[in-house]
Order: sequence, then C-alpha cells, then structure tokens
Amino acid sequence: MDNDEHKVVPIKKNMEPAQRPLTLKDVSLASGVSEMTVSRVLRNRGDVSDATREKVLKAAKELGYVPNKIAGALASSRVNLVAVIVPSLSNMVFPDVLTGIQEVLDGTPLQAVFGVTNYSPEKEEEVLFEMLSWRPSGIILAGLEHSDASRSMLRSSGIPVVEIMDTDGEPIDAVVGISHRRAGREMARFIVRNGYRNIGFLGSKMPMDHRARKRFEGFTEALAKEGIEVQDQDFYDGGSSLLKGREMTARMLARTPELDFLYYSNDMIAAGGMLHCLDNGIDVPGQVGLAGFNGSEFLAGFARRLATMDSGRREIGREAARIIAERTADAALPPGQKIELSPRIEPGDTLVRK
Amino acid sequence: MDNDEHKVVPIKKNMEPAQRPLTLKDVSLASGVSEMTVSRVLRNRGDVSDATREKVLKAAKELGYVPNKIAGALASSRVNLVAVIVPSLSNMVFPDVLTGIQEVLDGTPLQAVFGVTNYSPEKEEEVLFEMLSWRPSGIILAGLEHSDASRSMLRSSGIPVVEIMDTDGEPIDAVVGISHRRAGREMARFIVRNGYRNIGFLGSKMPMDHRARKRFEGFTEALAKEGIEVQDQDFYDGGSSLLKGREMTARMLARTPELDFLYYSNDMIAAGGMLHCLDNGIDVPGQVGLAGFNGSEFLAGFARRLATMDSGRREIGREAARIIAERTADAALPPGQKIELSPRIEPGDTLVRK
DNA sequence: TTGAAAGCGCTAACAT
DNA sequence: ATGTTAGCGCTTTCAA
Repeated sequence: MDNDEHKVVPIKKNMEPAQRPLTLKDVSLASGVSEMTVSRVLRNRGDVSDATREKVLKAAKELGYVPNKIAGALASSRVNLVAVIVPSLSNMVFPDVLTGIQEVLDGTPLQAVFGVTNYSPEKEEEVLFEMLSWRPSGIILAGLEHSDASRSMLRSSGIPVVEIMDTDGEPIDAVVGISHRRAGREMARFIVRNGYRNIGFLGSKMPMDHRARKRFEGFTEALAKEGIEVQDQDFYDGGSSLLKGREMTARMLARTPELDFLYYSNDMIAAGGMLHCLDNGIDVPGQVGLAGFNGSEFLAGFARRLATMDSGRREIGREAARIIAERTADAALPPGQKIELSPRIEPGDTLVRK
Repeated sequence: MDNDEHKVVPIKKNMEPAQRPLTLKDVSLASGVSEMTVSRVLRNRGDVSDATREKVLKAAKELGYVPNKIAGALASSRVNLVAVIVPSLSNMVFPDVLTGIQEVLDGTPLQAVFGVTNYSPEKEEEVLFEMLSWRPSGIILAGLEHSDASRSMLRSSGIPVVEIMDTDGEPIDAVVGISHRRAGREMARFIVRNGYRNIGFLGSKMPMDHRARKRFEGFTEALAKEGIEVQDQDFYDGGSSLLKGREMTARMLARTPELDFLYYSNDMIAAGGMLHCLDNGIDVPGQVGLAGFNGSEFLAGFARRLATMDSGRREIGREAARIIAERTADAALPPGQKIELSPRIEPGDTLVRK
C-alpha cells in the first residue's frame, strides 16, 4: 500500500486536558489516610484495618489512580521485569518460546519485556544495554554467542541470566536448550540407517544463525563417520519461506539429480521443498527423502507429514522463565544450571521407506 | 518433551560477587568530575569541554557503567517507552505489525514494549494497567473494543493512544487500520461479480475476534444486497491452522455439496482448505472458488495462488509508530487522527474463472 | 563550562 | 494499625 492511498481524516477529540498524573498523595488526601498506609493497601502489605483498606481502594478507584512503578522501583530497588531478547519474531520459533515464558511468568509478579536483535550482535548489544538500564530482575536471551561487551555486561549485571535454545558452548550463567550438534548428528544417523547415501543440505546462511551451523556441523560430522559426504549444499539469505524452499529444492535437484535425501535447516523451507516434490511427481520418500527441523505445528496440515525434529521451543521458554522466577524469589539459589532437552525425531511420512 | 527427560546439570559459576550496581557517583569519583557533569556527558547535553568529556567516557567505559533509567525517568518524568498491546503472537499478523513499529521507532529514542492479551478483555485491562504504571510515552493497541475500565484508563492517561487494525468504531484518540466491514463487502461483491452464488463462510468464533466478525457482517450485508444468502457457515475455536482449514472444508463440502465458493476469515485456514481441494481433485476455482484474508506472504509457496486481501499489517505498524513518535516529539500536535488504509483484493488463481 | 541544591513519587525502616 | 523520616539515582534549576 502506498502512502498516497491512505485516507487520513483528522478527528476532533476532547481529550481530558492532559492532567498531571495522580500520585499517592492525591489518594491520601481523598481518603484521609497517610500516604504510607495508602501504599500498604495498594501493595497488600502489612496490617491495615478493613475499614481503612476499603476507604483507600474506593478513593483510588474513583480517582482512577495508576501507581507509578518508576518511583516504586527506584525506592524499593526492585523491578519485576524480565528482559527477553530474541533474534526475530517472524520466525515461528520465537513466538512459541515467548508463549512458554508468558505462561510461567503469568503465575508470578514478573513481567516479560521483549527485545529483538535481527540476528545482529551489534543490535543485541544495544538492546541489552537498553534493557539492563531498566535494572530488570532477570534476562533471557537466545544463543550462547555474544559480543565481548555483551558478555561482560551480562556477567556484571548481578542478575540471573538464562541463555536459551542452544547448549553447545560455555554459558554465562544458566542455559536451557538442546544440543544442535547432537540434533544434527542424530538426524544424520537416522537418515543413513534408513538407507540414504546421497545427501543434500539446504540452510540459511551460517554466520547469522549459529544453531543452524551447529546442526550442520553435527550432521556432516556424523555422516563422515559413516564415510559419507554431503553431495550438495545451498544457503540462503534472509527469512525462511515456503517459496524459497521450493525454488532452492528445484535448483538443487536439477543440479544434482542423484540426491536421494534433502536435509533442511528448518521446517518452513523443508515444507516448500516437499511441495515442490509432490507437485512435480517426485516420489517422496521413494526417490527423495526429506527432513526439516523444529517440529512446527503447521506441518500437520500437509497431505504428507514431513519428517522433523521437535526443538522443544515452548518447553525451553517455560524452563527459562522458571529459573528466573525461582532465583528471583530466592536470591540464595545457586547460579549456573544447565538444562538440556532431548529433541526427538518425528519421522512423519518423508523419511522411512516402506 | 516431558520434564523427566531433561538433563539437568548444575554448573559451577564464579559469578562476580553480586556487586552493587554502579552509579553516577562511581563514575564521578573515578573521573574526578561532578556527578552533574558526568550526567551531561552521558546524555550529550549542554556544553562540556572535550577534555572532560573524554575523561568521563573513559571512566564510564572502564567501570562498565550502565545508567539507571529508572532514576533518570523519575527525575525527568520522561520515559521513552511505547507500550504495544496485541492479542496474540502466534498469529502471523501481529509479528508483522510489531516489525513495522520497530522499523519506525528504531529511528527515534523510543523503545517498544510488548504485551499480549490472548484476546481477553480482562487480560487486556491487566496488561494495560501494568504498562500505564510505567508511564510510557504512548500506547498502541489492537482493536477498538475495550472494557469500560480500559477505555477510561486510556482516556485519562494523558498520552497518545493509537488503536490499530480496525477503523470501524469510535476511537479513543488516533486510529490506523482498515475497515473490515468494507473489506468483507468488497470481497462479497467481487465474488458475486465473478459468478458465484452458493457461498459458504468459515471463520474463527466471533466473540473473540471483532475484526473477523465485522468482515463477516460486511460480507453478508453486501451479499444480501444482491439477494444472496450465505448457504453454510462454520466457526472454530482457538488458533488457526492449515489442518483446521482442511478438516472444516472437508466437512462443509460434504455437508453442503452445492457450494461454489468458500470465504475464510484468514489465510491460514483458507490455505488448509485449498490443500484439501487440490489433494482431493476438486477443481479450483472451476468447481469451488476460494478466498482468504490477510495477504500473507507464505501463500506464495503453494502451487496455486490463493485469493486474499492485503490487510497492510506492516504499514499499520509503521503509521501507528509514526503518530506516536511525532506526538511525542511535539506535544502541541493535535490528537485524533484517523488513517484508513485501502485493502486490495489479490485474486490469485482461486477466484477468477477463466 | 562546571557545580550545588532540591526534588521526582514512591518505599524501607523506624517510630508510635 | 498507622504515621514519620529519609532516601532510591538521577535530572532540573539555578548559581558561579
């Protein structure tokens, strides 16, 4: 849509005359109770008589008082915010992680705040700095690879840090995820065990995506042990899409017709590849076997069930949030937990030959 | 993945001994410059000699000082946060909106903070209260339907409020979106003009989703003008998926075989319906025409291009963010703008018969 | 160009 | 059960 086509209509609004926001004092005055007691009522703290409590709540409600957390946080040096930093939202995988985080935090006083890095370490550094400057109670961020500056900010932040998605590497504090190397290895073995020998790989450009790279490394490593080499490989820029998967698959099969298996770095492009094969009468898995990665829900909708591997995204979010919640509730808990989930192969209909 | 299978490994960490976070005073001491001047340097404010500036920056960097925005915000009563409240992240549509918002805010001092309501007005009220208590510079939230309490909080917040996605209703302040009634009407006319008469509708349960409801209302209204009634309709609970689209379509076509068109409330279930038809040898659009809604990118990956209507999600995010940014930069700007985008029908291959 | 004092709106800690 | 006092770490304002 071009800007030109927007229909822009100014509308007259009698907004309330941008009043000064209400403070505790206003509620105190309105209810005839000291600021301190008002504060107690509003936070359910300490002993307050029912009569006073009701007076205060009534006054607060009638005035429409909204507490100022900025002031509260400064005074109490407690900020019930959890910073969550992910590389992308358009990815299908991170929304699931965020959902898992929300589920757990909803049962606590903590509130998640999201930042997005677009897979850029510099941007990550900026977002991190910005978020740390709000003095959150904890940080959850994707991956184990960060700039030196980011690592040192995290280390000296004094708050629980949970790195998620990936366990292959040295965490700063706690880590929840899967081993992508192992995921790659296991998939390689499974593929070979099912009789495939001419294997192609399609993935996103590696420097951006460490987890895809590690899967690829584990994959080729396990193949090498069987004396097998990847016959062809192709890498794409930017986001994943069905269309890219389709096009890349067409190109690769044309270029290297002897391939009998294609391993993709995610379900979206894998599904595109599957559509290409099915639409072009390529026998799957008879002629070519296929596998993706992530265990995405949308795979359930296709005629053929694509082989994949569940990456436990939601569970990862839940566990990460649980760690933060526990450590926030009890500062005496030790740092440095590692939770490695076990991804499981879902063979679907595109891997095991009848 | 069950909890039982997690491999949990405690790891020893020599975290820095949870030091007191650094303050301006520390930088002041380290650089031999007053706190005030340090503050000036760190905010690029006022006149500071180059020599002092460098001393301060060096000290801040060496110490690893991260400013405390809580204190800064309290002192200046300025908070560079924009609260963004959406119903869902798993939806494909909201990540696009958020991306649009981020794109625009990235060029400003403003920072987006996201909250999710799961389509629940009560949850919206909670999230809104929580966010307003951080005194953000502006609010962007989806839809025009809110609880009375939410409306009154928004009205008295004294900050720019932009309601997005939908323009059919009375906005609190500014609004950016499309008219879903009009979208439904236009699609109805286009369908009828292309010769279809026996039309079915498949959508999400309405009480949750006002925009889907409005499209449906506009749709039936325009059909009625042509003397046509929707022949069959079905509504589902919960999230959208290819699989649901597939199953609902199968059921509806079995139940009402005379249908020659299916209008879906979104692209995901529409694509599922398309897959059902194609996989079962149903001639599209010869026997049944199909259309979805949203202009989703992933439609490009299918063999047949599904008819849809671009909802301008990203553009909506950009415009909303622009309004907040402008009004924040210049408080004198008037409130109450309405920006209505024009959705355009993308007929693809599933609507117009050859 | 730099510094000193006051205070943002709330809560911790200590009265009463 | 309620109130008083003294900050939290910064920025505003005014002075030098």
